[in-house]
Amino acid sequence: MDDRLTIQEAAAQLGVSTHTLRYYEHEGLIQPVERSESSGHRLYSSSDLGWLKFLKCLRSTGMPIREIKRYADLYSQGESTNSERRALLEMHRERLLASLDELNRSLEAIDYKIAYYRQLEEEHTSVLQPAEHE
Amino acid sequence: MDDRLTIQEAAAQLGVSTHTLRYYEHEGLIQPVERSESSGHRLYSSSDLGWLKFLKCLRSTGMPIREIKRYADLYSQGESTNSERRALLEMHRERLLASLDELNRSLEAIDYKIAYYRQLEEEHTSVLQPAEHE
DNA sequence: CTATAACTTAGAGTGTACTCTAAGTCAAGC
DNA sequence: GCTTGACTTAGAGTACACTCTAAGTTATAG
Repeated sequence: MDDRLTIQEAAAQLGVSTHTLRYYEHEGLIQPVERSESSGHRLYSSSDLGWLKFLKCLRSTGMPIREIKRYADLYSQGESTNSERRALLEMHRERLLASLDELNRSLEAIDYKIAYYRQLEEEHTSVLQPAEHE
Repeated sequence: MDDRLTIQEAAAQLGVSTHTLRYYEHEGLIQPVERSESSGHRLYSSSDLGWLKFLKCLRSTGMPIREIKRYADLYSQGESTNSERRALLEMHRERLLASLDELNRSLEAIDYKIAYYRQLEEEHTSVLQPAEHE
C-alpha cells in the first residue's frame, strides 16, 4: 500500500487534469494530500484515489462543488456526521432521479421527432421509386 | 388559431424568463416572431410555442446553444435539410444515451454509499438497543 | 395630460467550474 | 554546473448560458 502516485499519475488514472486536482484540494474537496519530503510535491494514496473517484460520481451527476465540500467537511469531522452525510447523499439521489426522469421524457420527444423525419424520408423515397408500379 | 401570446404569457407557459426568450431570438434559436403593429411588442403563435417546447427538450438534455442554432437554421432552409436535421438529432440522441448510462452508473455508486451509511447506523442502533437481550 | 407599467434595445454582469499563465523551486541527466 | 522537465503558488482568463441594467418608447387608467 506504499504505491503513492504523483499528481500526473493520479490525474491520468482519474481522467482529470492536474489543474483540476490542485483546484479540488484548494477548494477543500479533498484533504491536503501527503507531500514528498524532499521536493514538496503531492503524493496521492489509494484512499485519496478512492475518494476522488466517488467525487467524480458526485460531480458527473451534477452535485455542486459547494455541496461536495460540505460532504468532505462532514467526513473530516468523523463518524458522528454519518447520518448527515447520508442525508446529503439521499437528497442528491432524489434530485438525480428527478433529472433522470426529465431526461427520459426529453429523450422520448427527440425519438418522436426522429421517427417523424424518418417517415418523411420514406415517403420521399417512395415517390422517387414507387413500389406500386412493380 | 389567433391566440397570440405576449412575451410574458409565453414565458409563463414555457417556464422561462422573458429575458431568455429575447436572448433565444437574438441568438437565432427561433425565427423573429410576429410583432404587434401598434407597439412593436412580440407576439408568440402556437407554432412558436411548439418549437420553443422542443427547444427546451434539447436544452434540458444538454444540447449546446450553437447546435440548436444549427438545427434552427436548417429548419428555416426548408425540407431539403430534413435528413441533416435527423442526423443532428440522432447524434444528440447517442450522446444522451451515453450520458444516461453514466448517470445510472454513478447512481449505483451513490446508492451503494447510502446503503453503507444505513448499515453503520443500524449497527450503532443495535448497540444502544440490543435486540439480543429480549 | 400624466403617471404607471410593460415593453423595446444594446450591452454589461453573474455564476459555475474549470483552465491557464507567470514566476519560481527542485532533482536528475549530460 | 547547467539545462530540462515536473512540480509549486497566486491569481487571471475562459466558456457557457443566461440574467440584469439603463435608457428609451408606448398604451391604457385616472
